Amino acid sequence: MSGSEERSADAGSSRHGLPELIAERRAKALRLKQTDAESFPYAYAGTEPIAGILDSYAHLDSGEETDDHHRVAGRILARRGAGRAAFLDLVDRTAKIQLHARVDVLGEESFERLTSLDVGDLIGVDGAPLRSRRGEISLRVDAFTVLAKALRPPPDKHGGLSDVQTRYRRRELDLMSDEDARRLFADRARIVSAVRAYLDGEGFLEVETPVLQPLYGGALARPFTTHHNALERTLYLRIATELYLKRLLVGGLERVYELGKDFRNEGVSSKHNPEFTMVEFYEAYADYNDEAARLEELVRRAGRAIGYSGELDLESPWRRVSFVAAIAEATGIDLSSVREEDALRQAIAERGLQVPTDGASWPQMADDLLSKFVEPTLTQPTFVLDYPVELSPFAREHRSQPGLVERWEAFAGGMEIANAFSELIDPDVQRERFAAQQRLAAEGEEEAQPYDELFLAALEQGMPPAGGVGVGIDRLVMLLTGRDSIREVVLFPAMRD
RNA sequence: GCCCCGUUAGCUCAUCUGGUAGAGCGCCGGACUUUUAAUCCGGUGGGGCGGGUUCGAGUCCCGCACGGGGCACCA
Repeated sequence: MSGSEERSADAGSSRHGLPELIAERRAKALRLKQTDAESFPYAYAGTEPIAGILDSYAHLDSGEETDDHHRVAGRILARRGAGRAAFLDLVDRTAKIQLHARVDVLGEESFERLTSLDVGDLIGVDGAPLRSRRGEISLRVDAFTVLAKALRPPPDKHGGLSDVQTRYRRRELDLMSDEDARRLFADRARIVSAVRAYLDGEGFLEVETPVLQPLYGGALARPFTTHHNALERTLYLRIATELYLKRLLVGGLERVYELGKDFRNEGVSSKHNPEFTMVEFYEAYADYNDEAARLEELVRRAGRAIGYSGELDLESPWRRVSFVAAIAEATGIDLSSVREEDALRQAIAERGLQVPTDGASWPQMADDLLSKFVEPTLTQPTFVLDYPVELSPFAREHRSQPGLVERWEAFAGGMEIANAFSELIDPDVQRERFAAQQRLAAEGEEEAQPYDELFLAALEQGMPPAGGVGVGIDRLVMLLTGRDSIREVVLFPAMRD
């Protein structure tokens, strides 16, 4: 990217284009190095957050000054000259404060050095709090140190950046020019922290399992493939953590979770990034009903952590609807009485529903009906329960309804945010499910689940009955912060080169 | 992979039918000791890339790149 900028720089013959701006700023930096030995230090100790100063001096009356001493550091956002005095806005990670520079305080030389700084430069300031005649808490600059020079101009000081391409590719510019962007990623951190705090508090052990896996598994998705040179073997970036975490239950850890990146080699969209953050948690002696209660509590706490006040009702028990009933409601098709592939194909055709039926299997069509006609309508948090077995190779058969498994997916804001099972623990049934997946793979299904003998061996050691959940963190953040694109909540989303 | 839309100055945006491309902010110089989108005076900067049509292309046509939205795929 910088390459093309350099090229256009060479071609340009302008006197005040970007290359000239950079050259001017570079010359200023050089001048500072030569004339001010204190500039560009390796560290700058003793600073305090700007927000704290604003709070502490909120009581000052307009025009009231102090002789207190405070040290802050940050980036210059704006500069307003007034001859023998000047005002600068300084921003740190907590807040913005106005600096009041006066030649009678700083002396000619120092004042000149300060006012010749550029918007975007980083400085440290020793100053005395005051409230200006116009009523703004400010800092009288008694001394300052130039900490770093910005060679490139910052985004527009009022409008900021609105070009989404630049915002995603150069997130640092987005962050430095937009307080909301900074707040969003602080909120994301609080949500992740709340998730961990909840699980830690319930006795779950945070673990780390392999990202590079000899066999991928635990979800139906295409993997990224890579190669280990010394081992001379193919490895896959994980698509899920499920199988390793269940082996830990066999080992007796009983309650475990992992929060980290999964990778799926599939399309990019406003709800899909090729690498995304997932938390999976598993607990022995629990079923999918117990896990539904856990998810409700987890989301409730995440919402509280950022003071959520949107449209979603996070406090009451969420709505629960069965897979079959949800589809019947939305399409009028009762899957429990349309069990045959041809019959379902005909029912879809009769109602003129736009889902592909040519060569599609019963479970594929059923899944399509859910994602096309049900999922987009699920705005308030909702559990859809009890899926066809063919869609869920790791879920345990339903205790009372043949052909179904004990699985739910949680939806909110029209998208899936979590998926859970009463875990399949019977090694022989699991082996049959793998065999069924193998048959699908033989028919050309690219997302079929490969056999995992080590996982089967673990189940043969005896796995306790258990419930497990996977929650998409990025989507949870979208939901709680009201963003409609995953790229907004991922710092550096996947983009073309 | 397919369809639609977009790409003009460092940033945000204009530019009717093809006829020398404008503004605000920024930047450079000057004035100003309480400004806060500071103000005032002067100056400065540009058509994504590659072809084509035309006397003449930011504008019309073709291709490419990147982005946005939708579809397909997918959680």
